[in-house]
Amino acid sequence: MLDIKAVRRDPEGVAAALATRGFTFDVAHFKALDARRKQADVDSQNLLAERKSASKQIGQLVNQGVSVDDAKARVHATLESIAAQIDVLTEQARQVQGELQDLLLAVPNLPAPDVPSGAGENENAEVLRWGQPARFDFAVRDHVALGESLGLLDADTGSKIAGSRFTVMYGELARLQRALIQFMLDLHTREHGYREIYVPYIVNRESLRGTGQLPKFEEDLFRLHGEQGYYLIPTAEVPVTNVARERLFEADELGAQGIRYVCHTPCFRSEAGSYGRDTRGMIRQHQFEKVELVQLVRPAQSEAALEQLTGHAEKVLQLLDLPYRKVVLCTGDLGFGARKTYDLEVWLPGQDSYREISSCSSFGDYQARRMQARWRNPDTGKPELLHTLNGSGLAVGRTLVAILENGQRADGTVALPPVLSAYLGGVSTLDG
RNA sequence: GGUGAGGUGGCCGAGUGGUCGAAGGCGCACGCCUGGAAAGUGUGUAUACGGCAACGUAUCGAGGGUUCAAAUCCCUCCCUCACCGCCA
Repeated sequence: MLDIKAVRRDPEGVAAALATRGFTFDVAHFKALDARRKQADVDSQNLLAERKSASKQIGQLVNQGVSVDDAKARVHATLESIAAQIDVLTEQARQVQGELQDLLLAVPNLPAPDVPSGAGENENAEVLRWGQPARFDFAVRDHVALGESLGLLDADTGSKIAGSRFTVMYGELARLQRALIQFMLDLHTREHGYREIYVPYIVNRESLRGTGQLPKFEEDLFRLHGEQGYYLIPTAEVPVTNVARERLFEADELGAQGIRYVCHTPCFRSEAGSYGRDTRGMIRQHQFEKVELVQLVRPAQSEAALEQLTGHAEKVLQLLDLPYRKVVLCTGDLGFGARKTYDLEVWLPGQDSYREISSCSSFGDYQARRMQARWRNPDTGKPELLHTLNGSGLAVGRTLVAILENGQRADGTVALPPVLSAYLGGVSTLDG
């Protein structure tokens, strides 16, 4: 959520910044609503103040021995006419406040100043390329062909059990997925200073509102039946970031570099609106595994933290020897709550292109304001909003795809990255 | 699922209808004391919104209700703890 004070101060500037990401902010509507809110506040508060002082006087009289009825009579008969008005006006004020709140909850974050402007993904800016895409002297196969011919991947059974966009994996491929998760968790906890955390895979509406999935993106989520308002998590970002919701951290709890959590979870996405996209294979599934990095930091640190966090995700690709490129998203391609985002795109020979495998974003205080995640700044002694960041480190399903396609050999077997050897009991090849 | 006890400020904890945003303590900040520290001691110390300010309003798990007036009484819900039942 944007800071309403900042919006008031410069609504036109906010609108201009939002326009760069393709969001239309109706300044006139905001101003009118805010003016109504203020008037409603003042009106209801005046009446409340009147009632309060009258009640106080009655209390004083009663304490002096005056009977309650006499005290009421003495203070004011008008109290009764006020009562009805108070109900009307406070309800009015509440309603306008709610409207303003709803408006603000639906406004995306402002892009960071250094984010390139652009309309969509075609205008994202490549920052770097790492590694050389291998040249194959045989007909390249995609991960589906490889996995199925090895008897390790089974889309038909997945769709029989659940439906389209579900997959079954067997044997060494299933094990490879487990190994990757283990490898990533170990790397981030041992080398990058993250604390492992285990969280619920089902969350409530408040958590989803905190990180920004609600109210706008309900259709992307799987909702559970029942009155609780439960949803399956679309990413570990939701439960892990919400650890900080409605919390006030002391400076020493944050440590020198803020709080860093690494978390493996399955992720569940409805993929509504992506009909026909990536229907083949494991690129776009309703259920996939991901290792997520989340940081809660002091505002002054968040810019550097995004660079570091992205580097932590890159390290995984480098150790797995997977060629990738790093892209900074332009204003038009930024996610709802993001202020700045790096996408890491891994080379997929089967698609002859780079495909997103990690998205690393900093949110500034946008999520923290929604969540009321704060820390006490020792310099001011006051609670201030934290900054939040997260990134995939990495999306495990897509890592599996990349390993299959980049490691393939002419005979249809797959060479596995040596760093995983210890996690695979010495297995270095997928051969079914 | 049943029964019982609870949910109050950064934390602990008083407060069962009136001048209570809330005693006291801890923590924290600034002073005094000290050669320096500890101990002791004094003062201050919630958040949000509105206002240049004085100040006003709201907030005692959430939502409704009673009342001139609710942290306090009533109803519903959520959560925590204890015991019982069931169970991976």
